[in-house]
Amino acid sequence: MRTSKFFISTLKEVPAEAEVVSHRLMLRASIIRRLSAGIYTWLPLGMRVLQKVEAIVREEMNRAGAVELSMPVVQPGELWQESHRWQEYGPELLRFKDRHERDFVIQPTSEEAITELARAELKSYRRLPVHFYQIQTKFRDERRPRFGIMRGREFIMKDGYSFHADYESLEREYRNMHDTYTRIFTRLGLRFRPVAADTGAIGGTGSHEFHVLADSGEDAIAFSPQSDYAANVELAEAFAPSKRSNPSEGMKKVATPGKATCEAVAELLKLPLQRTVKSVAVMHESEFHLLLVRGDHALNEIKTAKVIGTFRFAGEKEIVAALGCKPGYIGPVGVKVKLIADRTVAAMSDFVCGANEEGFHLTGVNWGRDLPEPQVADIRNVVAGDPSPDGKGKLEIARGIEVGHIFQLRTKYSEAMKATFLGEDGTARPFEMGCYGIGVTRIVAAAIEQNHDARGIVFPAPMAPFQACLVPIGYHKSAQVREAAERLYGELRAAGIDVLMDDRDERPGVLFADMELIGIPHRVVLSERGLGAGNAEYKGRRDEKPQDLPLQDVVAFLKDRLG
RNA sequence: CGGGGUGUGGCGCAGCCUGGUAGCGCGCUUGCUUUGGGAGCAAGAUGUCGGAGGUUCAAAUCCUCUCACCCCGACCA
Repeated sequence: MRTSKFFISTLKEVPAEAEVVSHRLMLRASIIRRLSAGIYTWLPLGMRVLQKVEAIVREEMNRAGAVELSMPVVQPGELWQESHRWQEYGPELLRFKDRHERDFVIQPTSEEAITELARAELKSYRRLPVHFYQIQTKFRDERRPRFGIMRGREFIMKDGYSFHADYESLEREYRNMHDTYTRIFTRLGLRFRPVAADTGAIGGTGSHEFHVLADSGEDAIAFSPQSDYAANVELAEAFAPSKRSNPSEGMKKVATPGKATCEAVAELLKLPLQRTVKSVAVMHESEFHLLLVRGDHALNEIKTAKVIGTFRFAGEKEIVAALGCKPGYIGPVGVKVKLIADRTVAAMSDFVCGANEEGFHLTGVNWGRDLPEPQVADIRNVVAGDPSPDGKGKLEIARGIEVGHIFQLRTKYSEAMKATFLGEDGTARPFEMGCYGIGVTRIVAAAIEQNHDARGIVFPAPMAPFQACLVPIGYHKSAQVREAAERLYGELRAAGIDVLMDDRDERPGVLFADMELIGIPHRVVLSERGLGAGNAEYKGRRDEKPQDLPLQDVVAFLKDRLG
C-alpha cells in the first residue's frame, strides 16, 4: 500500500474529548473518529488492525472446532421476553418498535437467537456437542460510555455459544476455550492473565475473565506469583485468621473530637490502623445492617450482596435513627442492629471502634465480653500481602482490562426457552450451554494502553496495521531514490510483506513522526545519502537508533524479523 | 441516574466577569525558498459564537429554557 492511495489523517493536537492514552492515540493516529457518545467510525487504518485481530480470533476458534455463523443485530423482543431478559436486562438493552409497533432489540449478546436456532435444529443428542460463534456488532446503551472504544456503546464482539448433552461435555469445551483464549491472546502479543471471576448478570456457574495487564485497567486482579492462582478482586477470597488472641485490655471510652475516620483515630491514639474497626451502615430493603471491616481494609460490595442481598449505603438520617449517633463515631457495641463482621475482624481482640457518641471511640473492645459474637463472613477486598487462598505465596494486586470472558451457562437459557433435545434414552432434556466472549474492538484499545511510548503507539506485530513501512526521503525530488524505492517496494510485496510505502511529498520529520505514531513495527529508510553507499537504513519501532543495512539484504532481513 | 464541567472556523484555545459588530496557534489553499526528525517567508479561504426564546439602541458576552459532549461514582467484551 502507498500512503498516497491510503488514508492517513493524523493529528498533532488531541481533541479535548480524550482523556486516556489509548483514546488519545487512536484519535491522533486516525484509527477512529467519534460519531456520537460511545459510537465510533473505524478509519481505514483502524480497520486493518481490527481485521488482523479478527483473523487470529477466527483462526483459533476454527482450530478449536467452533463453527462460524452470523445472527441478526436486530432481534424480536418476543425472544427476549421468553428468556426473561426483556425485564432483567435494564436500560442497557436498546429497544425500539418497527412500523407495525412490534418490539425489537439491538443485540447486546445473542443467547436468545442462538437458543432459538438450537431448539429448532438440534433435536438429537447425535448432533451434540456443537459450538457456534460469530464476530459481529453489539450494542449496549451504557450509562456512561467512556475511554473511547474501551467502553463504547457499539462494539465488535466475538461471541460463541456451545451446546452439550451433559455437564462433562460442557466442562471439556470450557477447558478447550480456556486454552483457545490463552492461545489467542498469546498470538496477539499481549501480556494477559486469566482470572477466576464473578458470574455477574448472565448467571451460570464457572466463569473466567481474561485481562490484559495495564496500569490504567478498570479491574483489580489478585494473583499469587508463587502459583497459578488469579482472581478478580471482586471474587478473591480474603484470608481468614484462624484464632483470636485473648483480651489483655479493658474496654475504655476515649475522647476523639473531630476524628471521624479510622486513620485519624489511629493517628491520635498512636495505634496501628490494623487495630481499628470500621463500621459501615447499609440498608437491605428496610433493614439496617452494620458491617465491620478492619480499619485498613475496604468493603467488598459484591461479596456483601451475596451475604445480605442487594443493599445500599445508609443515609445519615437512617444512621442516627438506628444508632442515635452521627456517622464517624458509630460502632457495634451496645447496639440492637444486625452485625456482620469480616472474618479478620471476628479474629481481632483489643480493638478500637466508634462509641456511638459524637467525639468518642472505644478502645480495648473484645468479642464475647463487650459485645455478642457477630455473624461472620468474608466481606472485604483482598489486599496485597494477604496469603493466597490456595496456600501458596502472598497475593499481589495488578490492574487489568477485561478482553475475554468464558461462562458455563448450564441450562439457564435452554430451560427458560424450552430448548431440549432427545437423549439416548428417548427423553427430552434441556441443553447444557456455555458462552464465550472476546471484545475485539476493546482488544485494540487494551493493546495500545499496554504498548505505547512518547512517540505514539507501539503495536504488537501481529495486530499492526502494516508489518513494515518504507520511507523514501526525497521521493519526489530524486529519481535515484524514487527508482530504488519502487524497486524495493515491489520486492517486499513479492516477498509477501504487508508494507506501507510513505510516498507523500512531506519533509522527513513528518513521515517519521507519522509512521511512529501509528505504530508500525519495522521501518526501512531510503535516501540519496544511503543509496550512494549501497545502503538502506533499518529501525525497529522500539529501537533507540537506526542501523545501516546493505540494500540487497533488506528483504531477507525483514523476512527474518517477521518470523 | 446523581454530582462537576465544556460548547467560539477542520483541531486546540483566547475573548464572556465589566455588552459596542470575533481573534490566536495548528491545519487547509496558492507561490517562492527549504528537504534526515512535525520547515521559512508571502498572500489567501474558512464562523448561523451548540439551539430556541428573552433583556437591550446594541448580545459570543446578561437572563430563561433546551440540546450535545466530556470528567468523577453503582457494570461489562
